[in-house]
Amino acid sequence: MYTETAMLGLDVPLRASERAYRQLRGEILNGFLAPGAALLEVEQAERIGISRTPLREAVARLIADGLVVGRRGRGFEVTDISVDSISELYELRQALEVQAIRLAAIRRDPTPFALLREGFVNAPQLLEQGDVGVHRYYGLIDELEDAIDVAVGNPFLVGALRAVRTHLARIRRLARRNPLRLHAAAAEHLLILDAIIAGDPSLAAHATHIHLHQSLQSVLAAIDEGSATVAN
Amino acid sequence: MYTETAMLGLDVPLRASERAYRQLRGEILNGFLAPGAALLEVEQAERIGISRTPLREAVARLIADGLVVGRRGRGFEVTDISVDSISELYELRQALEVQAIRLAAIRRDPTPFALLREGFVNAPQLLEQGDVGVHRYYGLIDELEDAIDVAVGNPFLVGALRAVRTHLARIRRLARRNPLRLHAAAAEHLLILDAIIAGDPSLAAHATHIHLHQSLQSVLAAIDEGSATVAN
DNA sequence: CAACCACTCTTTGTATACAGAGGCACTTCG
DNA sequence: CGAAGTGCCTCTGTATACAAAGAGTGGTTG
Repeated sequence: MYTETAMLGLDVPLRASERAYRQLRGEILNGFLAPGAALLEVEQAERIGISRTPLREAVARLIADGLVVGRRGRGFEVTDISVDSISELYELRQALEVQAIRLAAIRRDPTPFALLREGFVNAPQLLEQGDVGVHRYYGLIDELEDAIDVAVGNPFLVGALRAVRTHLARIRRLARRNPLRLHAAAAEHLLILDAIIAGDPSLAAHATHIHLHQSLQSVLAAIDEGSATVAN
Repeated sequence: MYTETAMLGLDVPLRASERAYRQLRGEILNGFLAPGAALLEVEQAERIGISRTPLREAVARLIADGLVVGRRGRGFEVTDISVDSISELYELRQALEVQAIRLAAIRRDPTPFALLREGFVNAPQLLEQGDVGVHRYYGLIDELEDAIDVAVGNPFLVGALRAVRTHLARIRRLARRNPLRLHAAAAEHLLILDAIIAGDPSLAAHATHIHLHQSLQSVLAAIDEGSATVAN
């Protein structure tokens, strides 16, 4: 019930291609490798400290993830994020999350969600505690997502959802959320949680629909007003 | 507006890894490589006539597609299809197609759909013409899917949809549809088409929901009754 | 002065050689 | 006779060497 050796501190027995994949993926997600950045094979292979063969395997996986695109003759580059692509991603996200939440509300074991509910009830206080509080709030969201994935129990659906979340992580970076939105989002999550616990798929689906609508509006607004700042 | 050299008869200037990917993918989809079949690198590389390096790249893509899984220490094997996984795939399919159809109904240029409608009106006669007719009917469905993809205009959503269709192709192989179902399906497609042309996203979504429900029931029934035959 | 052609350099695509890990069978001991 | 340990062998994982293709640049010619 554990993935690789993730539970332990052991990262030594990891394949080189796996290390390269995780490192590059992380660097793309946290913005170290910015959209449009060129990836030269030899350059990246030397930087990571491996040869070109496992690096190519890592890049191939990144292409499959949609984080990297191959340029015709001139290597690869990190995919960029347009405002259009954000709206498009949310169209996919909505379809997947509404379905996932609906199924979770039907199939869930209520216990983990009841536990999570406690956390979201206390979210407003958490969000008053500065960056650490916000960080712990995001931790709650991760737990909620994991609980939903377990409740859904559908590898295809969960896999598609994880792919969407990968892209969302990049978007969050360029749209710092404001405190008001975080409080509102916490309330929305609480409603979703209640619907899941109550076993009400219809309510859960509608609440998710609303939540994602608000989320997208917030992200687009944040990018719009901060575009000059983000442009750096 | 053409992909690679697909339009021409030229397959010479294709990369070895690309050739290997297409060949293996095709062989998995058409059943030549059955679920559970082991893929040995040297063996497959020799068979296709390339070295191990591009073959590994091809296998990596197949793993990303979910058509192949890596066994801990002993190579790779073709993923198998359980009845459970079919229902799970349909849960994902429903979420994606309902969303896609809804958006298509909103954004469509009516012209190509009106053209397709002619084809589906004549579908019943087509289905009386034996295998060639059935084959042409499937061609119509492909055209419909392409038209929807264009109308949706969302790379994320369309990409997810294409991934689902890949797995569906394998499922169709082990569930020969009966003529009655094909006639009913054609009628359902006609309703969806009318809703798209009318620009009625709600009707289109509901019609798609029903269509997929019936489709899944038909597939599960076909597998149930034919299990002894399929087992061969 | 501009346009076209050729050459070179960079970078990817492919093959092969080598090393390490895991499994299976055989043998040996209890 | 059964079980456990050891050794071999196969297969993957990685590195490196080589080939080919594309792009950019410079020169030459009209």
